Formats: sequence, C-alpha cells, structure tokens
Amino acid sequence: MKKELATKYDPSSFEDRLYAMWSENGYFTPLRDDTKTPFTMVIPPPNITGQLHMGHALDNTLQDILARYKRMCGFSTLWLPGTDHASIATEAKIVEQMRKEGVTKEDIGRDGFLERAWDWNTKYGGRIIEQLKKLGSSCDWTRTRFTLDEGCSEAVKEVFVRLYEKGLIYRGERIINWCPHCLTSISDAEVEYEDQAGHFWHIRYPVKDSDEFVELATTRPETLLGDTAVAVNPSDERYQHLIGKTLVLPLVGREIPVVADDYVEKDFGTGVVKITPAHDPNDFEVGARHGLPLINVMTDDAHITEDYPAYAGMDRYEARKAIVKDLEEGGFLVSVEDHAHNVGTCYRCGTTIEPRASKQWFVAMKTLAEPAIKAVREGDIRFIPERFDKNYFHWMENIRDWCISRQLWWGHRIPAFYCDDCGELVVTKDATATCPKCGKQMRQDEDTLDTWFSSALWPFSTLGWPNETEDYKYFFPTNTLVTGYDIITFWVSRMIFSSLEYTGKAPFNTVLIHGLVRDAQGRKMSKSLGNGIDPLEIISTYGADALRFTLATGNSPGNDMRFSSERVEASRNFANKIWNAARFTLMNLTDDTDFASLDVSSLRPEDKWVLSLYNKVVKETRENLDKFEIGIAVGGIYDFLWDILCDWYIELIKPRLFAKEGESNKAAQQTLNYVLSGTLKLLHPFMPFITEEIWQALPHMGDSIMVSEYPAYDEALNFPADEKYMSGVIEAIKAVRNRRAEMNVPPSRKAHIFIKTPDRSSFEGSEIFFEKLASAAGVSYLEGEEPENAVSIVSGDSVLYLPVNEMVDTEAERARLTKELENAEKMILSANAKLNNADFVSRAPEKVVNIEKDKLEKFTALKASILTELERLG
RNA sequence: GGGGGCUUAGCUCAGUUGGUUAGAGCACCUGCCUUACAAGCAGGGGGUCACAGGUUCGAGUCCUGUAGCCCCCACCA
Repeated sequence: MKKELATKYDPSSFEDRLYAMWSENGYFTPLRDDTKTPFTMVIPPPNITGQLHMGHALDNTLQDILARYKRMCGFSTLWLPGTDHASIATEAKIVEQMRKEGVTKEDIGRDGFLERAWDWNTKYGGRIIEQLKKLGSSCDWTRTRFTLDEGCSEAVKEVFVRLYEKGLIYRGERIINWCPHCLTSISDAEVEYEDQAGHFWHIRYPVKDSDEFVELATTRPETLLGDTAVAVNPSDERYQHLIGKTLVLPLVGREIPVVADDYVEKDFGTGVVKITPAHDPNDFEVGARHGLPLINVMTDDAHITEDYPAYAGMDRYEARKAIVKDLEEGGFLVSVEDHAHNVGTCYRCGTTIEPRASKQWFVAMKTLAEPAIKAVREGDIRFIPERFDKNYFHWMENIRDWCISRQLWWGHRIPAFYCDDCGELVVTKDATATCPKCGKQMRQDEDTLDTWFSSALWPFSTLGWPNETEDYKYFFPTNTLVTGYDIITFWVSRMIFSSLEYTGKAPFNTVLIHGLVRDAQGRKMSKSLGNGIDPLEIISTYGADALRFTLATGNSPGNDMRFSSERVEASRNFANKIWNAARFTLMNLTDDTDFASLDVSSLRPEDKWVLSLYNKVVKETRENLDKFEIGIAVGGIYDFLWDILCDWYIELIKPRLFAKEGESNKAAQQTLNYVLSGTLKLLHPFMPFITEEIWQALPHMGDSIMVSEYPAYDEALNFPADEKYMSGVIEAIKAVRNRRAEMNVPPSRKAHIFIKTPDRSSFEGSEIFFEKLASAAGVSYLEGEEPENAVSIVSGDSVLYLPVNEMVDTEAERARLTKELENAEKMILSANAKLNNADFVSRAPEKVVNIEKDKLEKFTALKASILTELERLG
C-alpha cells in the first residue's frame, strides 16, 4: 500500500511527471455538472510575445491556489487559459525581425505580413503556455483561447456593429496620441507621463499693421508652424485691445487671429497662448470653439512636412533647434528659461507622443461608464482590497472617449466599409460588403482595433458569446478575476462596462488585486535594468513549489512584494522539511495498521492534542482562503506543519513508533498518517507537486490528492482538555530546556527531574516526554524535602527540581528567581488593573475578561511558587 | 493640483472585525552530527510598532495633524 520516497528532496525528479499525470487524467477539465456549483476564472491572457516573468508567476500562482482549493471543495472549477495577440508589441517585434532581414511591411504587403505574424504565433505563441505548465497551473487547456481566434473575432465584430448601431461607436477627426515610432494612434490609457527638463521659449508675434508685439511662451516652438491663432483670457485687461486683431506668424508669415478663451489663465506666463489645434489637445478644444483650421505640420514619423521647405524633413527636435535659431535671428525670441514639464510617452516603446489631429474610431464612454460605476458601487463587483475602487471610480467618472483604431495590421480589422464611388459607409459583420447605394464592392477600413478592445470581451467571448453555448450558460458569469493593480484601467474596467453592456451581467463578482514583484532592492524588475529574475530558473533550481510558496507567503492583497533568492531558499527548506517528515512517517508505518479509520478511544493525549490543533488549522485555512487571505492561510499551515507536527508531535510519539507494536503504536501511526495526509491536502493548492508526490506514497484512498476532498472542520476532533494538558507539559519541558541551556549542560548529561505540583495529573503520563525531550534521567513527584544542589524551574503552579552535581550558585539562582518574580508581578498588576476596572469588566467581552482572569490565576500561582523557592534558598 | 499606499527586530516583511507578555524568515550569538531532516535540532539577544495629539475600559490596529519614502490620476501653454 505505502511506497518509498527518495532520500533526497529533488523536485525536478517528479514535478513534470505529476503534471503529465494530472493532465492525462483530465483533472483540469471540468464537467458541466448540474449537481455542482461552477467556479470560473479566466486567465489574464499573457501576450504571445511574452516570456514568463515574476509578475505572471505571482498572478498565476494565486489563481492556481484558488482553482485547486475550489476544485477540492467540490466546485466544478474552470480556469480558462489563453493568450493575447498584443497588436502593438507583436507587430513591433515582427517588424524588427523583418528589419534585420532588410524587409519592410510595404515590401510584403498586408497579407504577407499577416502570414508572418501567424507563423510567429504558431512558433512562439505557445511558449508561455508551456511555461505556465511548469508552474503547475491547473488550467483547462482543452479550452485554450486566443484573442484573435475565430470565436473572439466574431465577438469583436458583433460588439463593434452593435455599438455602432447604437451610436456608441463613431468615427471622427479628433486629437489623438500618436506614437511616431509605432506609427499608430494609442489611447489615453496607453500614454505614460514622465518629468523632463525643458525650456520655456518666450517669443513675440508682431501685430499686423502695427509696431506692437504680443509676447507668449511655449515649450514646443516647433509647433509654431501649425499655429492658427493666439488666445488670451476674455477678462484680461492687458489684452482687451488685441482681441479680434490679426497677428503675423513669425517665420511663416501666416495671418492669425487673437481669440478670447477662458482656457487661458491670466496669471500663467504672459497670459497669452499660441494655439496649435492640430498638435495639442487643449488647443484642439480651443480651435473647435473658435472654428480655427487644423494645420498638421508633421509626417507620421514626426518630421516636418514639405509644406515648410525651410524645415522639411527635419525631425521634431532638429526643427525645434532650427526654428529657435531663426526666431532669434529674426528678433522674435525674447528669452529662454528652464522649465520642467511632463511629457507623454508611448507605454510600449517610450517614444514621446505627438498629439495629432486625425480621423479615428472612438467609443463614446459616458453611457457605458454609468452602469459600470453602479455595479461596483452597489457591490455586484468587489475589489480586494477595497481601496482600489477609488481609483476605479475616479477613472470611470472622468473617462473620455476611447480611441480604438490603430494603424496596425496585426489585430481585428475594423468591420467598416467604404464605397469609393459614392462615399457610403457601412458597418457590418459581412466581410464582402457591397454598397447599398450603388452596388459596388466596398473597401474595408485599413485599421485594426486596440488590443484591449478584444481583451475587454475575454470573460464571455471565450465561453462562446455571442452564442448561447452550453459553456456560456453554465460557466458565465465568472467568479474571481486575479490581476495586478497596473492593469485595472486597461483591462478590468473595460471588461466591466463591456460585459454589462453586452451580456447584461457583471463579468465576475470579485477582483483579487495583487501588487508588483520587485527585486531585492525594491526596484521594478525590468529588461533595461537587467534585474529580472527568471521564474523558470528558480523552478529548475528550487522547484515550482518553492517558487509558489515564496510568492504566496507574506503576500497581502494589493501590496508589492520583494523577491530574493534567500526567500526561495527558505521555501525550499520548508519543502525539504515536509519531505523528511514524510520519509520519517513512511519508515514508521506498518502494513498491518488500518489507516482507513481513527479509533478515538485508543488515542493518547498527545494524539488528541495534535488532532485538535490540526482541526483548528483546517478551520482557519478555509476561512482565510474564503476571504482571499492567501498569505495568512499558507502561513498557518507552515506554522502547524513545522512547529506543531514536526517539532513536537513527531518527537512526542517517537517512543511509541519505535516500540513497533501494540495498540498505542497503532494509534500513533494512525494519527500521524491522518494529520500528515490532511495537512498535505490543506497545502496542496499552494504546493501541488510535493503534496501529490508524498500523498501518493502514503496510504490513501483515491487516485490523486488533486481531486480529493479539502479537509473540513470536524467537531469530533475538538479536544480542549488534551490541549490544555499538553500545553502545560510542553511549557514545562521548554522551561527545563531553557534552564539547562542557560547553565550550558550538554544534552548528553541527563539529570533526574523532581516535580512538586498541586496536581499530579497535569504531568502523569508525560514522564517519557521529559526523558526524551528534556534530557531527564527519570521523573518523580516530590512529597517532602527538595533535593540537594538542585536548580529549580518554575512552570505554572509547579516547580521542577533539577539536581546537578556542581554546587548551585545560590546567588545566581536568587537573582534569576527575582527577575522572574518581577515579571510575574508585572503580569499580576496588569491583570488586576483591568479586572478592578469596573468599565473593563462591564464593557469588554466575556472572553477577554476570562483571559485576564486566567492570566491573573496563572501568574498568581507562579508568583507563589517563586516565593516559596526564594524562601527555600534563604 | 487630486487620490492612494508605506513607515513594526540589523535586513525583508506578516499582524485578518481594536483585546493574552507584538510574530516569522534571513542575519547574529551559544550548545548539539539526538538513527526524518545540518536545507536540521535546542536555546538566546534584539522592537518606546515614524512623530504629536485624540477616541476607547483597552490602540501596532480607529480618527486628526506632522515628517520622510513610494505609486496612481490630472497636466498651465
């Protein structure tokens, strides 16, 4: 029945084998069983360009813990995996690859490019999935999805058409964020701002037909080429006479008006702003209010256009230099001052964004945001920790329309068609649209959609929506979403409004948010810093369980964590501890023992004690997992397994196990196996591999720990009297060890222990424990005189005497006892102070009052024992 | 400018609705190769819980303020 375990804990020798076993047995694939409650999670789909990093490792460890826990609790658990096509990132990667071959996108055309991209996906897209398996992720791989697969594409088209028909998707010329490197528009959420040192150039614009000048300041003199007005505040007395006048744009000679607009702040700078509607979001607004023309002065890659021959072909920064120089030479430059400002950069490539007026597709957000705010406010969706709902509300309440079109090829092509003949626009799912007006073949929009547009549909598109599939009916809405706080706006909020709009339901009820994994110095792990730690290397050195344990331990929701190999080492040591405890157990289990049952009547106090404590851990683990307190849950198991089971219980029962026979031996075997197996089950969601490997070796029922039942609190295993008895014994043993260590008595030197106690039954039966664990040569109960040359150890209401051969240093003894007395008196004082306080007794809960009463009783007894001892010493 | 977080042992961090003498890992000191484990065992030192007030019978935990560090959002040209 039982099997052997290897002498050494070597995770690499069994992790892959066990994963294959689970997979082959179909344990990852749930059935749509109407007698069970479903539990569904969708994976945050990693990019196909990605390699598994620590962020993935954390995210997926947390998800796997929940999935395995729920599965063992009897839920029909679906953890649905998949990958994201990651339009910008992937396209950039392929373009880069092509550049090395000397090929451009234009050379091979759209179809050729897409072919390459799909090849790339086939070749590398599955890489991260294999890496997730290494981690032990119990995803249902039979349901693996891809944001660009047929089903997801159908969902995307469906949504686009529906929103267009509802008027919530529109096409228009707006100012958007343009990345001159990626050559595409990006959404507001994709812009990252960073502080940059810059300058304020004070420039004067001549007033037409006058000697007067208007002075203004700008951080971007090169945009002067596109100025179509200058604005002042309507109530600014300094400039009243200029409103409506015409200025002559320096270097360009264009005549532009002075307009009045509230946007201009009188107190900032000179109170005059140049207006470049095509290159600044605020100026765009001003321009729209005053009907100013849009003049785009830059090409896609941020070089000055041919319209300005003096600067044509220069990039933004060269043009800036040249223009400043020309302004200076022309006498237009007044002064230059240093000025720090925030500059928007592309979150993918870091290039400075060029705001640009451009015709793009947008989602009108206002009406979609409303129900999304309500769902969180009313508790249909809960963020853990709660504080993140503030970020969410702030973002949702101030949301602007979402620019969804991208000038990329890798992605969902916008299902809009134009008729070149009559200019008709049709939005349809039909790929070969003909013009409803003139019957001509229509031309599809060249652009693709923002990657996040398809990710926003992930919780339902992956389950079959817009079709009412069996999976969709059974598994949707999902339950928990686990993700980092860095993508709440990108992804979580968009899933929420999307799902509410299209399915009418919240996509999930709980969002478990975790922080970032940082390096040992607290820095973000990044490629450029080269401080990233590769999870796969950690797995191959220490095992997946050690990595998972490290990520789960001491991690609280929403907080960042530091990662260091020292911590993984500690986790590996814990795994090793479990391994050895299991080896010890296996060595001492005999084939003639019945492990199917536990006969309470034959149990000894230490058995009941460990069962009682185990039972408590079971209860607490479930409670904490139900509250998503994963770090606390696993910490409790760690403490129990190491401190209680290994350090005490196994040591306590060694004499019975080594006796090899008898009822007491069988009871010890049964208890040990019961508690160890149960603890392994508790630990399985956190450390799936080692727990399975050991569980398979122990006597067990069933095929895999993975599909066994998660332990549940059992009232029959609650033994308070035995808990009390054993804690008294353990306290006394610790006190003896402590005294011996203080006196530097080596364990090899045994000493008899004389116990003076008002109640022998609190020690009787534990004599063997003192012999084995407190180096006692023997134990006897003191009736009369205390032994000569003995040191005394006070524990509770009892005194233990340890005769040592040397003369006892009475002075030192007295000093030590006096110190202990002081401590006891301090405790008594504090307990009395509380108990004599009528407010405390009447207002504090009974439980707390009783704790103080017990404390008073305990330390009063201790004090009496110490006083007696001091008296005896003379 | 708005919002949020952090500050607990030398280091990294837990501390779940306020309630026993504030914990862990690592590091450090002492003693142990005790036949599961030296990736270990036993023992030990080390904290006025950032600071100042307040609420409470009771505060690391709640409130207010201060300081330092960090993050997010907005972005006055």
